[in-house]
Amino acid sequence: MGTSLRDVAVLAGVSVKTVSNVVNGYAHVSPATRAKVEEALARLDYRPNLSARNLRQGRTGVIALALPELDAPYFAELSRFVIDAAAEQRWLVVIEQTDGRLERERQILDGVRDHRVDGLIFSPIAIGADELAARTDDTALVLLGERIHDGPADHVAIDNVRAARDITEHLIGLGRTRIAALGAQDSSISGTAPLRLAGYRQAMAAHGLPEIVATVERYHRADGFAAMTALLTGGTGDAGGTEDAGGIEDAGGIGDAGGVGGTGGAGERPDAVFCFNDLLALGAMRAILSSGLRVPEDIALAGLDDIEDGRYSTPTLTTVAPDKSQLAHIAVDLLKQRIDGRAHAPRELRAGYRLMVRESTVPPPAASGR
Amino acid sequence: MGTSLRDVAVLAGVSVKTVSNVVNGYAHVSPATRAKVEEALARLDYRPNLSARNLRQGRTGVIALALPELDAPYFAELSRFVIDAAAEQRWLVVIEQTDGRLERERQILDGVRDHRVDGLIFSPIAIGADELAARTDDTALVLLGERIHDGPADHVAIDNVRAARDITEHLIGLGRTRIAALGAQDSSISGTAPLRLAGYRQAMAAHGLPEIVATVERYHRADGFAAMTALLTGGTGDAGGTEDAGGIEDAGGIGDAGGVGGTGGAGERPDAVFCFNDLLALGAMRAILSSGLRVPEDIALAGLDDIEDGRYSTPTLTTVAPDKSQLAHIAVDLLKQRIDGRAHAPRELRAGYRLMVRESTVPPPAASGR
DNA sequence: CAGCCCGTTTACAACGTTGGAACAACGTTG
DNA sequence: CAACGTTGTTCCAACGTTGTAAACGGGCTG
Repeated sequence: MGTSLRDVAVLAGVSVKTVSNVVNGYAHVSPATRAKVEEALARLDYRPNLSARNLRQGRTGVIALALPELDAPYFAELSRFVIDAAAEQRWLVVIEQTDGRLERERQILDGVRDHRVDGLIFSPIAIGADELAARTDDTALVLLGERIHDGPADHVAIDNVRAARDITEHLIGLGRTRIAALGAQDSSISGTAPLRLAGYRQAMAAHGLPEIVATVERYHRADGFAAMTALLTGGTGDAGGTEDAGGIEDAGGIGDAGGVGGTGGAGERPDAVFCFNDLLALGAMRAILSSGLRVPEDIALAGLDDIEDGRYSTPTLTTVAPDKSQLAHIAVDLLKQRIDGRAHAPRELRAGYRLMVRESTVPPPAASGR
Repeated sequence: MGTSLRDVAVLAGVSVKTVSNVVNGYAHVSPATRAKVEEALARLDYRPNLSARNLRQGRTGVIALALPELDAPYFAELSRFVIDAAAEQRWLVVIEQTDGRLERERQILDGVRDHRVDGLIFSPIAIGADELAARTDDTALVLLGERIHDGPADHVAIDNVRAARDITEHLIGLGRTRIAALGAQDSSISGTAPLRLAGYRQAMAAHGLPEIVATVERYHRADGFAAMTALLTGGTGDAGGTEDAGGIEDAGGIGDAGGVGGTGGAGERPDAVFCFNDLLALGAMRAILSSGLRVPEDIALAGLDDIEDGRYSTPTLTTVAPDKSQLAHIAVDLLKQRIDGRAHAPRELRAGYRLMVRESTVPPPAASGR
């Protein structure tokens, strides 16, 4: 092992505790001893053993961030902000991926107790509110991006219902009338899907427009591609493709995702689509373009998440941009309060968002050619 | 704190060590005692305190993965594989971001020594081979994705020179003659940029074609957009845009990146571009398309990394697909060997790659309409 | 039945750190 | 100059775990 306080103490000719005091900036150390100790510290290039410190103090300085998958751009971008926000507290972040699987989510929630981490920021998909409530563990927990009503834990998210309503209103404001929602889910218990769907419904109802709802199994490009293809061909067939290996070439023909249900007059092609996230929208965009239709002229397209891809696609993607930095900071702050033992009733906090109108709903003045 | 071995021992009426033996599956424990202890363990829902175990054993079971930025899709995808590969060793992974800044890289390399992690998988950009060699620390280290010749540490990467040559050959094979390389860097010391440039040069030289090289500062979409715009307008102007907030709207007009140098006849528009990564390619694609030109008819475009975005862009992006899973597994294996103290001379290992030909170089049979 | 072996269990120490009590040195006060 | 407070330093214990060595006890051998 490396050099310990003991080694430094021997070299400096003082006690171990005095060295500890110097290291921790304890006030009452005479300048002379401090100098001696500091020289010894430097000479031996001492580094505290954090395992030992943690054992002693019962803290590890590490938090876990559990999310469905790191290679979904939204989560990658969010992780970046969480890591940065945690760094401000001098915390390290370990990342755990659940793939949205219930079993994994249980395991994460449970595994927190091995004392390796001080707290958990958790973006659940499959697990239900009841199960979360039944948690016996008292490790600090903050939920991110989900809304479990009256949940047992702190929670941060944007106002998904309102955001969905806003963007649907935007599409309506363009004069579109056959506006589809793409991204409803049958299975998801605690997902944001129902919230976004609710927002879409509110807007459609307010204007007396018929609902067209396409469901997907997951939130990948492949699912958006499949569901959009189904919308275009008017059937529930030709869907599937949760597998993304190989990309588009593999999509179509397999699987069972992508049901489409219209309230009235299903069969006519939609003239606008609100996708519940940007990945779905990019998959859908590809499906529209490769069917020979134009975006936005034939079909206006909007997403939600504001991932970077959507700022460079052709056309660029209109979307809702959650304030990811704010989300991360709020989550870390809440967690810090829990860890520090400042117990409150579970809180629901909202982060802001902005509507980003881009070419997929409103073409630039000079239609093409920069 | 939670329940400890001690608590369990008291309940089961045995010594602490016996409980420890049961927990660790030590062979010589009588069935009767084992049963008693196991019941007590279950009743108290015991979880080992890993801080203590680590202190005792000098291992933390945590490794660090340091990379430039998590929100670059290539690194996000790679991280996913590293986390999964580490999980097979029952390791957790903390992620550190360097933003490619030298100071951060130094800090990471140095900070490893606080005993919080057993090893480090490091994807450096700025730091030089000399500095790496001068490292006094002996914590396990594996370099990922860089090639520091005769470096002081284990190293995994694909054969960048050959991959770049292959893809350039592919472009040449299409009959293109004015093929640009986009992604050279002035500053990067240890980056892959020089290797990819070398591969490009080998291929061009072999066919007697003139080189056209565009430099960038970083590897983001904005840089690709700016550099491509410069290539199209034939000047070195209108570049910049390392900042990616706000997307394309902000790119152009600011900054100083994007020099273009041709060996002969610069000024004519290239008919193919090999971008040193997919993000650059996607930025470049957007620049080409919004200038009114077509991909691949007017300009064929290829990238490197095989990020998922390129499988759904319009047109889809021809690229080199490194075997990310293999990269991750090799890195983790090498690290494991180091951590286990099996010392070898530093090793250079290669992961495989595949050329993925897509629409951006070869349009599908039925040019449009699925 | 002494001696021995072997399987099982325990006591002890140690990993490196820090909180708290104890203690020493020193200057101040009455 | 005794009592006292302040400042600086040390000693001890403890965090929870596991390696080592030793103790225990039962069955077998000689």
